[in-house]
Amino acid sequence: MSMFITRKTDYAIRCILYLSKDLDRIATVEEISKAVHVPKTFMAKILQQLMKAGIAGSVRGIKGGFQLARNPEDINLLEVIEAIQGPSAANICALDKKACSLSGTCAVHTVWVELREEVNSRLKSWDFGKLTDRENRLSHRAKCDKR
Amino acid sequence: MSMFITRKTDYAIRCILYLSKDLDRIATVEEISKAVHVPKTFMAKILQQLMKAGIAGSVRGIKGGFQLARNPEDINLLEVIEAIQGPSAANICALDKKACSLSGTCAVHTVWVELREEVNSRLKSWDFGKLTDRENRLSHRAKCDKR
DNA sequence: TTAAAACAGGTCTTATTTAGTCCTCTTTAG
DNA sequence: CTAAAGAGGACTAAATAAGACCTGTTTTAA
Repeated sequence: MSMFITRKTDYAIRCILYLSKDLDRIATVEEISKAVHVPKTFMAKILQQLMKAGIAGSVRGIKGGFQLARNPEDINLLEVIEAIQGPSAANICALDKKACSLSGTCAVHTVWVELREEVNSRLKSWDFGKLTDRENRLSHRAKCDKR
Repeated sequence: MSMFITRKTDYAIRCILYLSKDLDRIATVEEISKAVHVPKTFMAKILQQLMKAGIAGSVRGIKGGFQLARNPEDINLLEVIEAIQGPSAANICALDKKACSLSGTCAVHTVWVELREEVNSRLKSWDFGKLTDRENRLSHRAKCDKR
């Protein structure tokens, strides 16, 4: 039903969130995929895309695996989305510029542009430092509720 | 590439924009589809969806056609999107609540909720009165530029 | 009263995108 | 030199989007 965030992107986010928990550790695809409940081969593909975007780094060979290539605070939601779904994921309008401006004067297009700008700046403001903090607070609260 | 707005929704918006130009006129599917460059049978489907949502009204039989069921000012972008893509189009998160909260404490989910609220309120604020005005201003400017 | 022009709406097909799988290759610690 | 890891291309399957088709009903006007 045409969502903004695909499953793949969601997996990528969970993966980064997982890697944020221990920055020194080198985690294998197997480990990550189990932790975030994602098929191993699919997770591998996602990690490769994150590498190309300079978000994750890898160590090859036995004892190899993945790590974040930067600090969680320096990775934001917008770039993760773009790394996985492509840069045009931020384009809200379905059509390319030619088709959109076929009437010459597309009033709606300007609305999409404004909206995209707002959404992008909000996504950019969420880095994985903040997200991890928030997650920790939430899980702490959940624990307290249980008792 | 997973856009927020599908082609179908874009067609619907153009269609409403067209119908906003002359509220007394009853336009046939043929006329509308030519005006907005959309296959006739597809346009017909879209108009039926707009009818179910109470946005468009139809007159059957020869001399029949479509009209807006309300004033352009009383139709906003959000409801058009939801009429065509379904109510969950506004859901930015790809997963349903169960899957999303599988970890119990999904920090990202709350971000999506906030974002969705912002986007929805902005979309709601754009009615077709405003959009038509904006289009008119744009086309007037384009004309002046030509001279 | 009937033919033609229009909408109503269900089913079907096709194209595109998303979500994965599979297989072969390379790297590297022990 | 071998086993355990990643690299990466090719492939397949499922879901969604986009559109075509066909049969029916309504309505006006000759």
